[in-house]
Amino acid sequence: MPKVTAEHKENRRQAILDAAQAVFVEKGYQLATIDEIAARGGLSVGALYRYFPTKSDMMLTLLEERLGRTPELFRRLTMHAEGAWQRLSLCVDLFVLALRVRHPGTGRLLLVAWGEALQDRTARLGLQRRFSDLLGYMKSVVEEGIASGEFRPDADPSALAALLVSLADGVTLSWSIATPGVDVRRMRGTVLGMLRAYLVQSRSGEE
Amino acid sequence: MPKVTAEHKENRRQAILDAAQAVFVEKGYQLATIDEIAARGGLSVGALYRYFPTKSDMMLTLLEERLGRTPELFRRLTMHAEGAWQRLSLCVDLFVLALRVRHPGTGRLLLVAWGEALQDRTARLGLQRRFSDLLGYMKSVVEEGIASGEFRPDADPSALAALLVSLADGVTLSWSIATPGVDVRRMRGTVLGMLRAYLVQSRSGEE
DNA sequence: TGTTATAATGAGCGAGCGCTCACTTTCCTA
DNA sequence: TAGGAAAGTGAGCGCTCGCTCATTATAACA
Repeated sequence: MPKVTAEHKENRRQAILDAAQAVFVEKGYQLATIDEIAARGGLSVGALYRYFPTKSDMMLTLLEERLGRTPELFRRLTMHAEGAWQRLSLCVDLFVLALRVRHPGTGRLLLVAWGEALQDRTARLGLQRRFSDLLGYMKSVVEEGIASGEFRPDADPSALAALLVSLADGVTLSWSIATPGVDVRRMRGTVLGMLRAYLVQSRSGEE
Repeated sequence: MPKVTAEHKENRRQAILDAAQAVFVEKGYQLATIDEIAARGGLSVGALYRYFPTKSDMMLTLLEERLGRTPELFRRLTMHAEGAWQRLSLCVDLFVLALRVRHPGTGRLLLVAWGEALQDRTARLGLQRRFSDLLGYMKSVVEEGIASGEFRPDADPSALAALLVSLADGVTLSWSIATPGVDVRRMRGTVLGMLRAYLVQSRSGEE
């Protein structure tokens, strides 16, 4: 097939990324073989190298295109919430939904990426950026709540944001390993209860 | 050296485990080579195999002996606390201390173990057990607080415990990757504030 | 339909790694 | 101090895997 449409090339690229993600998630980065990725992507090893220069590059692309866009996604999907508290609880719900329904394989990909980040500087920078972006967003939500008087004024937006993002990562982790005894729905209730108790200023005599 | 003391053998064994941990933490499990572990342990490849049958076995031993004992350690070190709240906050402080001072390399080892758990069933079981044990302990602390009237009676011990353990794992993770903008000490303050606000029954007119 | 540029193929190269085993060294015992 | 048992050595075997490249197949165009 010579001189093929740009659409065809993009489809192939995505098919390769799908295959790579599947194999990475199943075997981990190091044990994933190019042969298997090629086979699952429906093309030969040689053809695969017309799309990605190295195996490492496939991982980094996945990190950028499928993990790195989380912060932007959260920002967009919580845009229309009214008030900081609604936005904050929507974040929690979006996370739970993503974990349980929308992107169940992404958690494992994240874990694989973390493992590689110990060696691969670029992967580490990518994950740090993802973390920082998420942190920045959560921080802005808390700051908004403080400014509007919804939240207690002495809350530490930076620490609270780091806490929430770390919690999300930790839950993703135990979820990936399928640890028994973790009921995400009940955890949702508890975390919202804690946030409300700590953060929300009760205008006297409500609720 | 023939017929050598049991102490000598144990020293060697620990030296090998130290070396293995160092190399695993530095390179990750798959990229860590037996040659390097042997070199750092101060013996030859052949000798190393008199102590551990496989590379995988070194990892599993580390998981069992250096990661799996965390629950027991927490249980012991918080034994003398008076009351559930004191015990709970002591747990938080112990975690922060361990992360920052006592065992800074252990976090990375945990991350490596997690990555391997995706493939290695035994490693997965080991980590699940560790998680379950930690969960069980935290759960018992919360239950103690509810029973004594210190904590709000409608708290969900299981969900709260899962939340705290997941949070600890998440913080360990971001700490391992050295994510900037994470101030563990300020996070400690915030998490204690949240727990107190949510959990502790304010006997009317105290504090 | 003949031409051409490009996509696709897959056997094989070269390097690396876990593990073995024939051999050497060292300490304990009698 | 001679003998033996156990500790230690390290070159190399067998295998895997990322990546290449000479070759083939194919879609667009004249």
